[in-house]
Amino acid sequence: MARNFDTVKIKPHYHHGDLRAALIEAAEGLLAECGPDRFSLREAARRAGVSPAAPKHHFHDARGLLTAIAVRAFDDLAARLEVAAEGSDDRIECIRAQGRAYVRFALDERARFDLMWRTALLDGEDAELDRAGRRAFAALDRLVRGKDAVALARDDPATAPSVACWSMVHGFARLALDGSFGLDEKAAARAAEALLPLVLDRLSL
Amino acid sequence: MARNFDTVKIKPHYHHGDLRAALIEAAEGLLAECGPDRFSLREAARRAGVSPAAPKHHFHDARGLLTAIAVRAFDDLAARLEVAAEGSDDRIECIRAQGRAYVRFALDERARFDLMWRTALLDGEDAELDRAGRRAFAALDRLVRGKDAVALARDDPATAPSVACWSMVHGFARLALDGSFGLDEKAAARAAEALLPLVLDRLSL
DNA sequence: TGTACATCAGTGAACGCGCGTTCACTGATGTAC
DNA sequence: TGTACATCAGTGAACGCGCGTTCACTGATGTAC
Repeated sequence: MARNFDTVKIKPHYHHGDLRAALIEAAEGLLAECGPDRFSLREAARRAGVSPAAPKHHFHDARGLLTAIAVRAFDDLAARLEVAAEGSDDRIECIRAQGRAYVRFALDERARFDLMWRTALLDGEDAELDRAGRRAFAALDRLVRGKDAVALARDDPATAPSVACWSMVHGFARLALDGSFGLDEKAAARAAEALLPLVLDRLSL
Repeated sequence: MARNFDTVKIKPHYHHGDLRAALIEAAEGLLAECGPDRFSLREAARRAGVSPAAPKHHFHDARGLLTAIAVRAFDDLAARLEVAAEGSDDRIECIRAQGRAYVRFALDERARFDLMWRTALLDGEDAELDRAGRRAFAALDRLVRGKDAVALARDDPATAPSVACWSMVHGFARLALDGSFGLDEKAAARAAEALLPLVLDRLSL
C-alpha cells in the first residue's frame, strides 16, 4: 500500500499502489480537456506523476488505456439509461426520458461520448468493451421492445424499433455536438434542449 | 500553362498550372485511404508531386485544404439529396428516398462523411463551408416541411420535423459506420441496408 | 522468525519518426514602357 | 515588338516538436525454506 507514503508526503518511488486507477483518472481528465484527438499516453503518464514507460505494465498502449476509459463510459451511460427506464409507469414517457438522458450524457460528457464511437482508437476485440456496449443497448432495447424481450444482436431486423430510437437520439446528439445547430456551443446546447422533445415526438413508438 | 510540359514529359518546375485543384485531388485520395485522422499536409503535397511548402500558397494550412474538401463533400451530398427529392410524386416516398440517399452517401464516402462532421479539423468561419452545409440541410428541410417553406435557422423550433429526419438518418449512418451493428464492415453495410427502411418507417412525417 | 532470492512495477535517458513550419532562394510569368 | 523588372508560385534543406517505444536499470514486495 502507498498509504504510508501519502501521509508522510514522501514521493513514492516504484510500486505506486494503484497506478492503474491513477492512470485512468489522469487520462480521463486529460481526455475531458483535450478530446480524443489530442490525447497522449505520455501526457497521461505525466499527469499521474509517473514515467512515460510506466503505463505499459498496465495497458499495453494508448489504445488499451482509452479502451478502459470507454468501458467505464459505456457503463456510465448504461446506468443512466437504466435509471431513466424506471422513472414512470408510462412506457412512452420512460422511452422519452431515456432519450433525454442519452442526449444529456452526450452533451455533459462530450469527450467521453466522442471517444466511445471513435472505434479506430479502441480495441474492438476487448470483451469488456463489448459487454458494456451491449449493456447500454440492452437497456434501450428492453424498454422499447417490452420488458420481456431478450436483447438480440443489433443487426436483427426485430430490433428495428430500438435501432430507430437509438439512431434518432444518437444522431441528434452528434449534430448538436458537431455544431450543426449553430456556432456558439452554449446556444447550441440550449437549442438542443428545447428541440429535443419536439424531435422525440416524431418517433412512432 | 503546363500543357507543353505534360506532352514533352519534362517535369514541370515552378508554376504547376493548377496546383490548387491537384492538391485537392491528391488530398481527397489520401483522405479516402487514411481517414481524417492520419491525413497530413506533407503527404498530400508529396502525392501532388510538390514540395511540402507549396500548399501554403493556396491553402493557409491543413485546415484550409480540408475545409475545401469538406465544401465539395457537402455540395456532393446536397446534390444527391436534391436529386432524391425529385424522384417521385409521393412526398413521403421522396423523403424516404432522400433518407436512403443520405445513408448511402455516408457508407460510400466514409472518409469524406467523417470529415464533414469533424469540426475541429475545419475552418468554422469559412463562408463556403457554411453555404454548402446550409444547402444540404435546405434540401432536406424543403422536402420535409413542404416545397414553399423558407429554409430557416437550424435551431428554429419550426424545423423540428426536419431535424428529426436528419437526426435519424444521421444517427443511423454514424452507428453503421462506427461498427455498432456488428464487427465486420461488409456485414454491417448489408445489415444497414436491410434495416434502414424499417427504421425510416418509425418516423412520423 | 530470519534470510535469500525471484518477481514485479517502476525509472529515466535515448532513439527514431513524421509532422508543420520557416527560410533564403529561384525561375517562370505578366506588365509597363 | 523588345526589354526591364516586379510579382508570383514554386524549391528543398533545415528546425524544433511531441510522440510512442526501447533499453538497461533499480528498488520494493512476496515467497520458500
